[in-house]
Amino acid sequence: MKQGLALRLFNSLGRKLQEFTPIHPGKVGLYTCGPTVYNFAHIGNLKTYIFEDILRRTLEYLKYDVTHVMNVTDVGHLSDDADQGEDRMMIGARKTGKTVWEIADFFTNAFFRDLEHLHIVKPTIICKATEHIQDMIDLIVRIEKNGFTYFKGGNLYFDISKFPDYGKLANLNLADLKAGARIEVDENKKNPHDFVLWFTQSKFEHQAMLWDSPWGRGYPGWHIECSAMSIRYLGETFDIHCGGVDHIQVHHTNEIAQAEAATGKKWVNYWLHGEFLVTSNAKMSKSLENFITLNSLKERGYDALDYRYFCLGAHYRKQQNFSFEDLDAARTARNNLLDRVARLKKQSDNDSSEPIAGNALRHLESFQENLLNDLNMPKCLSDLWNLLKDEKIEPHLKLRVVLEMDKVFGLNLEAAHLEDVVLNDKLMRLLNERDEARINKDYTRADEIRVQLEDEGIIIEDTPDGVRWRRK
RNA sequence: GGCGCCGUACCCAAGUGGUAAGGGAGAGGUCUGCAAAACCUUUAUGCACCGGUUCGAAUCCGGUCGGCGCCUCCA
Repeated sequence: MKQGLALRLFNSLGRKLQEFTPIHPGKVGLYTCGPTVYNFAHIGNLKTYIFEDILRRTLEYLKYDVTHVMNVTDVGHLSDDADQGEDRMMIGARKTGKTVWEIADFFTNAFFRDLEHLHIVKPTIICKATEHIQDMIDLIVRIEKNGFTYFKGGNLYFDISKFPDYGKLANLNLADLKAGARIEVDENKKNPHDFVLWFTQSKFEHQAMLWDSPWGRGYPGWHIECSAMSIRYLGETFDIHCGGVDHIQVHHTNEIAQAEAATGKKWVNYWLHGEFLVTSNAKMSKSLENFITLNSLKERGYDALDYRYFCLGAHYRKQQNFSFEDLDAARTARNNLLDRVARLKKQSDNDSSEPIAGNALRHLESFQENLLNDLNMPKCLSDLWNLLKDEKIEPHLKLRVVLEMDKVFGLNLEAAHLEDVVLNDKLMRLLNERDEARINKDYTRADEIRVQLEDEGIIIEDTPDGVRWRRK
């Protein structure tokens, strides 16, 4: 790593680029909001996990020992404002005839399969909300003891008027909040932005998940799980918390209020938020049902990593437009990339341990600079391409730098290789026949065979070193 | 109403004061029997529009127009 480079990240708390300094030298506590498992993740959701993976890989590239915690929200949540609507898990269960637990399990598995296909490094700790109810209750007790709650209509509420810093992440102020509230207000709330810590009064029938608590049998409010589990695994103050931009105003704002009301300490130092994927100028969302899953991309013939490459093409803090045309461009680019790397492999003798210097070093350092500048992946990709196209660099050296960069890209370039397609006897005979035809200058016959082979999925290329073939 | 994001070539997309990265697509070329692949060259005197600041602005300030998100479960 180039001397004097420091990682700079855009902190949503304060809205500016800041140099990253961990609480404990050499170690990072990272919490990333995970999925609510009542449906498949869509590629918009996955964009955020890809961004977080780049962050995780970057931290590890910088030799930090990262403890990465991700929650799985397998408790049902309301589909609407506080006391209305239906539990999302219940809706899922009703549609499929499964229990809520089976639904949670099924979609949790599907989610982590997606992450695997996207080459997203698995979190150090994955924690399910339903397995941490006691942690949540304990935290709520502390919040209550510190005087931030009130109990009304069967539910325990967080009183935001008791927390002067409320809204600091989202640049909100309490006066505006009252004026701006347009949602039909829960009558029990003193302030429209108060939120429930623990429900005992639910208006759904057949609430499937219930636990005993000091406030009665019920279930936790949504926000409390992240506060409780992150504190459990990362301590009362930790380094980085990530999520999608949609979480800034409510979820993360409420998490901060709860956590800091309980501990009296600053909870998180750096907040990072990924912007949305949009399609023809509308966001992709589960409730709008305009969403595309990773599986459906595969059914259309794309590789999960095509989508990963696509996401790398835009900065994580900018909305990115999705279209199949652009995904095609990403796929072509990635295939070209794999091709180049595969050729490099063929050209390099793998015994090089000489130091990276000259142009190779220049490209690598540029990459590092762009990486540390708030994870500028588009620029990093540009460095990768400039490296690949630089003719002054020896193949083996080039390859080493490529693989070095790929520690962060996570495009699995290591696995790139020229495919050796073994032809069966019939095809081999055709190939030989074509060779003969060409020697005899019977090009009509030769071209005929080329078409024939293409129909079999084999592309023929005549090179100065003889004929070469590959799969279509 | 409040809080935010954005408008750069045919498409995607970097660039936050010093004269427009990269990818895809297109065009021309080298090579080839022809292709393919590869390689080379090429494609924005201009960054929504109008003012302003400055020696200098896509970049800063003000305004206009347009697109999007959050404020209700959501990445």
